Amino acid sequence: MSVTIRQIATDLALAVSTVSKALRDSHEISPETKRRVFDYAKKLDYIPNLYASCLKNRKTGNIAVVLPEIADSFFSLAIDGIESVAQHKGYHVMVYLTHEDIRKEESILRDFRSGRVDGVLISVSCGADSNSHIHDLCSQHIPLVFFDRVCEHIQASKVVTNDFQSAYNATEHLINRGCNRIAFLAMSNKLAITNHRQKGYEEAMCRYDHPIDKNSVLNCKNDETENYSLIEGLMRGKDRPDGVVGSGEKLTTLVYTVCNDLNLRIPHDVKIVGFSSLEIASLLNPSLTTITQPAFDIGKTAATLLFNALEKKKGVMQQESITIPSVLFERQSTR
Amino acid sequence: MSVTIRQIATDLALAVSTVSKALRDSHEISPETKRRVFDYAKKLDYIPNLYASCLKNRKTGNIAVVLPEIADSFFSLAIDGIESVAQHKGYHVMVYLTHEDIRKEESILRDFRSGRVDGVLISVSCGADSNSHIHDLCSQHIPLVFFDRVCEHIQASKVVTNDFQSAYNATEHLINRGCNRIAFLAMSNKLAITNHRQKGYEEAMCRYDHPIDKNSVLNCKNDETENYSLIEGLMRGKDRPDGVVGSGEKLTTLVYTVCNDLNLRIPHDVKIVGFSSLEIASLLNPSLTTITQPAFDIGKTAATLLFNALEKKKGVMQQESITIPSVLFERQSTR
DNA sequence: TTTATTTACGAAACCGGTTTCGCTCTCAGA
DNA sequence: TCTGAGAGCGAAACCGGTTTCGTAAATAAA
Repeated sequence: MSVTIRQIATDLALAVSTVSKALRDSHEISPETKRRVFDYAKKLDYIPNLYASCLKNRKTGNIAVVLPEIADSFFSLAIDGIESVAQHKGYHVMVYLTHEDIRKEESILRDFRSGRVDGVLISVSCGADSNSHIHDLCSQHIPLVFFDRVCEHIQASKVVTNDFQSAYNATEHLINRGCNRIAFLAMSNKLAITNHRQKGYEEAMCRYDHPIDKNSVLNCKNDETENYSLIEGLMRGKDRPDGVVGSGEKLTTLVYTVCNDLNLRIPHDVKIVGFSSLEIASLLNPSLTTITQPAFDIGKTAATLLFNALEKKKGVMQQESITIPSVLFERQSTR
Repeated sequence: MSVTIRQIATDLALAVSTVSKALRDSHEISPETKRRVFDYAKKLDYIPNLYASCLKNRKTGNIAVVLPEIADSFFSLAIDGIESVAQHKGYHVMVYLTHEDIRKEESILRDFRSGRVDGVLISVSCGADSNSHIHDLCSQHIPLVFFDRVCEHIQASKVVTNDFQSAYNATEHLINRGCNRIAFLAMSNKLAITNHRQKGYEEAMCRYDHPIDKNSVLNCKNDETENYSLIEGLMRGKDRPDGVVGSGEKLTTLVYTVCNDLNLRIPHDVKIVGFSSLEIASLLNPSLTTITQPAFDIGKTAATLLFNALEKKKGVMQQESITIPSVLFERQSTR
């Protein structure tokens, strides 16, 4: 059995409350008594029971990070950023993966109402028609910050990148490189992030008088195999695009795979630019032009917002929206 | 204020204990009473306070995953595997990054003694001269399972891949491809995993009568820039290797970068094989021959072992050591 | 009919801290 | 000398569940 505060109290012939106060360095306790308690606690290697404190204080020091997947450079870097702030602030990070399954996301958020975590960072999953599960959580006064994949209709702090402008720039870049038929690979059209990127793409196409037909935008799914078929179909069509904007990392690398399999040459036959935080984009064959999201910073910023909210006593969660720009790195795939 | 069990008891004119038992479906309570309690609890949207239960049950349902970094395909896939089992079993995953800093690792493990987590999965950091912090944790009877980077001198369950054999195979593969001067890029030589891989390399070299001199093994550090210089030095030397075995993902991709910068052609000037779980290895320029570790399975297996230990009442943690083999995928970098 | 057992529930202890409140004693100011 | 403030500490309530134990009534066994 581990040593408790009562043990110390008994051994030192003090009251439990005195020991508690001494350990918390209360002004009510004399230096002499504090020293005795500290020394004895140290000697016994006293470790306070975390859950007793939690129960009383209603604070756990845990935060949750809820995201679609982790084997993705953006999300793993975001966690890296989140963890760095958390560790510095003395918070603990719980990771939950939804794998784009809205049911999982719901059950994960529902569990948070038990008080397991003090706050939540979330990048929502694709299949969300309803946001009620997020609303429910907010109504429990559990601070929540969105990052990257946000819900636009929910009032909460949000940290995103400049999706519209980045997609615009990427599309413009392809146009400047001589592309005429540019395709946009969209992740779930239920995601705000996808819509913004698509809008940026469309705006650029429009601006440069490039036509957009119903084949210009490829709505991808949450299944790698299915997406392969979709992209393969696109690249096999007789009006095959000569430029592709990938709105997600997986989609972008998939285009590479399809092109390899179809013996299409990048950038000769088709130029490719994709949203990605892949550090080794420059090592790809050919090196990939990326819209590199500040993944680490997004995570770090979102976490900082959350901690600010948590540490604000009268927690009237103010809603900040922060945008951290992405950077277009031109490489061989659009040369 | 959230609704408590006492609230329900008062409203239904029952004892607190009766409500508690009813909610836990105890046989002591009549079906009729249970129904009343269930219905009313549902109506009030009763959510049990997690920390009150934790305090009593001495179980939190949380496990910790401690690892050097997360922006690495092996580790992110391992977490993926861990999380999948955890979610299925109803456990919650806390992630801690050490960034190869032994001090951080120590303070992280020390915190676990507060009971924040029921068990620990760990892939140790490089700079460990001492294992006392891990011993300390084990002596608190907190189940611990090593994965990938294990401590050999500590008795605990371990899940690894066949590091020796994989390195042997990789080296043999290079030899079969005609390499004569094969270099081995070692991560910290304080890691068992590095030593095993190096031994496998040496065994193969020895077996095929290839000399190993003091320049054959490059001991890398924990700093990207420094490693770049080290590898650059290696590749600039007049006895430049014609084959390289990278014992870590970051080291392997770094060789690519160095070769690019020095205009060395892969595989013509130097052939490269590396330990990696990178899914896009085949998209690199040239595609990378990998020793692909079963990262997801390693995580999954380690988590399963941990949960078995946690669910065994009389937890005499039996020490299983499981080895899941890696697979050599031959690609262009060693063609 | 008497005794033993089961059923259904309540009172209270318990987990291990935190916090409130009250008491005693000392010392300064009047 | 009397009053008031403050220092130092203890008793007990409290956080919100869980569990033990006791008891009354109902049922079964003798």
